Amino acid sequence: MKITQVSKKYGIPASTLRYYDSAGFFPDLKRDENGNREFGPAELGSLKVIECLKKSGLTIGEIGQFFELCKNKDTLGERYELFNTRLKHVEEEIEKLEETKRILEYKKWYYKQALELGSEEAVNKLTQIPSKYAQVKKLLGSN
Amino acid sequence: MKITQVSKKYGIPASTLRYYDSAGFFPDLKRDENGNREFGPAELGSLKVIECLKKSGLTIGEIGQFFELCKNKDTLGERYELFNTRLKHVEEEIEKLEETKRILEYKKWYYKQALELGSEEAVNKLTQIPSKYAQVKKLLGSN
DNA sequence: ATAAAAGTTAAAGTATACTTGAGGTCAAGC
DNA sequence: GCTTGACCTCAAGTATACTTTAACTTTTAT
Repeated sequence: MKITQVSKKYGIPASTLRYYDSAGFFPDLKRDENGNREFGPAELGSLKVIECLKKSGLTIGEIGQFFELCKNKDTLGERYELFNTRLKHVEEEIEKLEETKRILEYKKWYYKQALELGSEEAVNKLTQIPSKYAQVKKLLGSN
Repeated sequence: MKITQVSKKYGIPASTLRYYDSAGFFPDLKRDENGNREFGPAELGSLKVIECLKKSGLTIGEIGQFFELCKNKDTLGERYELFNTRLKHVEEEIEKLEETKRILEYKKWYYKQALELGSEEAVNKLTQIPSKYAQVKKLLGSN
């Protein structure tokens, strides 16, 4: 596959694919007779790993280091540790996003009430509020 | 509370708090007789909202716009829509992170096997792989 | 033959979110 | 009286991840 095809299929700008290549993300990428990049299954699979590692909180430089590790057969332990650390990080991120979600749900409820009752003041005066939201309300104080 | 206390209590650099102030995140922030910022309950609550909106994918500029909206009593509907949109966004983000997590779990398992079996080749030759990982393996191809 | 389409490199530019630095004010302690 | 510490402003600097630009080659269509 040529760079434009990959770009279209994965929704990644060609300039970004070149940038990733320059960062060492495609160690085995081949070129055709004109020097044009030829993306094979290995590179397409790498795109998934790259996306995964980015989402897991690694910088471009750190992802490059991972692909460096992959060149060396006796780094299996380091690579295991890397993914284990990333996994823990992502689990924490998910928990933080769940908390963010609870706050957003509270705010959504809050403004829905404000619209129905006519003002924020009216919502703030409510004595009975769904237990689901009570904790969040406390956290935010006057907000 | 003075800026340094807030900084210590919330682990946010004083420079960042000033930057947030300059972005309009504390519309009602008071100053003492020397012109020093005095953070009250409203501002401390705002910090939670700011963190929430940042996590939900808004830029600093967009969070500033939200605080602008809050100055106007007839923007309750817009604010409701904002939080509703952010909620949907965060739900999608959580789903993406769950997928990221599944890939990381596969990679962790893969390298654990490689360590136990002595090489990546040995793992790639396995015919029986836990069903949990089969889908991910397919997705990644040769990676 | 010539121009458009698709690829290349290297270097400079951009956007976001801070962070740092210079230069200054003010209250408290020695 | 003078230094220290905590605050201030404003402008410039930094880091990350791209993106854009310029200058060039090659293949394909008119």
